[in-house]
Amino acid sequence: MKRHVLHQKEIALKPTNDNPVAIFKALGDELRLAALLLIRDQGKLCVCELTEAFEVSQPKVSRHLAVLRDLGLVETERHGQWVYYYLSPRLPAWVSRVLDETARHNEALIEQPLEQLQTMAERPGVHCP
Amino acid sequence: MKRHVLHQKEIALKPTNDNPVAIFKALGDELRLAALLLIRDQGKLCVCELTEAFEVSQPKVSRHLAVLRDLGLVETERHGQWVYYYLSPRLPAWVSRVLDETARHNEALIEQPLEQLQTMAERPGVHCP
DNA sequence: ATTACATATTCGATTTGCCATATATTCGTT
DNA sequence: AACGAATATATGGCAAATCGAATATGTAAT
Repeated sequence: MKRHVLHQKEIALKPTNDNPVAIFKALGDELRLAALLLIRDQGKLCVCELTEAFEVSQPKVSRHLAVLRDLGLVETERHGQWVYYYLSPRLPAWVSRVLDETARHNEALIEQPLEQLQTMAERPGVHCP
Repeated sequence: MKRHVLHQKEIALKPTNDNPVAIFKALGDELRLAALLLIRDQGKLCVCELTEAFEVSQPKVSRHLAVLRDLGLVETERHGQWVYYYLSPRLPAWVSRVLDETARHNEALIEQPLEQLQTMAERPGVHCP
């Protein structure tokens, strides 16, 4: 039951993982790659927005985001009841460029989720301090 | 038993696959990624060279190369008894750049296989026409 | 026959999806 | 303030699917 606390600690201690094999493995999943690109495109997104954008179950989104977070590709920020995911500002430069290339030449990957997101009613706003 | 022939046909007909998810999935394996980068570094390598460079079994190399070839990332050329693998000249530009970035910032991946390759006795020469 | 390469098969391990459930935060009520 | 309901997110458990290694066997070239 203290798993969550431990988890946070691991994240805090562990620097961004730039093992290329692990990174490519993470990108080698449709939902993870598209979610990462959508987050990259939108800046910050919470789990419920991603759930609607991709029309998949909430646990599924949560699990896949956890993979990206454990790798250090994204980080999280809680605002009230929402947890926002955003690209890690500590991404190795080569990973950023890989994402740039991938995004630029694969816009189709997030096209439909993007529409879905825009038609989403009641998107929670970010309540920044 | 005509599987091989069929296989060759499929390759010939199928243009380079640039599905990013499939590509990242292929790169998300230590041996496949390192082999691809070593091939990229060396221009052309046959299966037996890769087998020695990575000190793994020949079927293992062959199977993983088949994944890369089915995706259109590498192509093959037979010279006598040897089959040489080389980067597909039809790689989408964004994939080339992803490989460039990955190679430039992950030289460690092929460092040891490269040494192993250089100490390899009797490397078959390419007998080009 | 020998060397080089490809593939089929089998099997154990890892991964994935889904359901139910646990935790965290907010809000409304009292 | 304490309580409970509602919403958002995370995770544990289990069955199904996928993956990977190893061995054996098949094909091609010399």
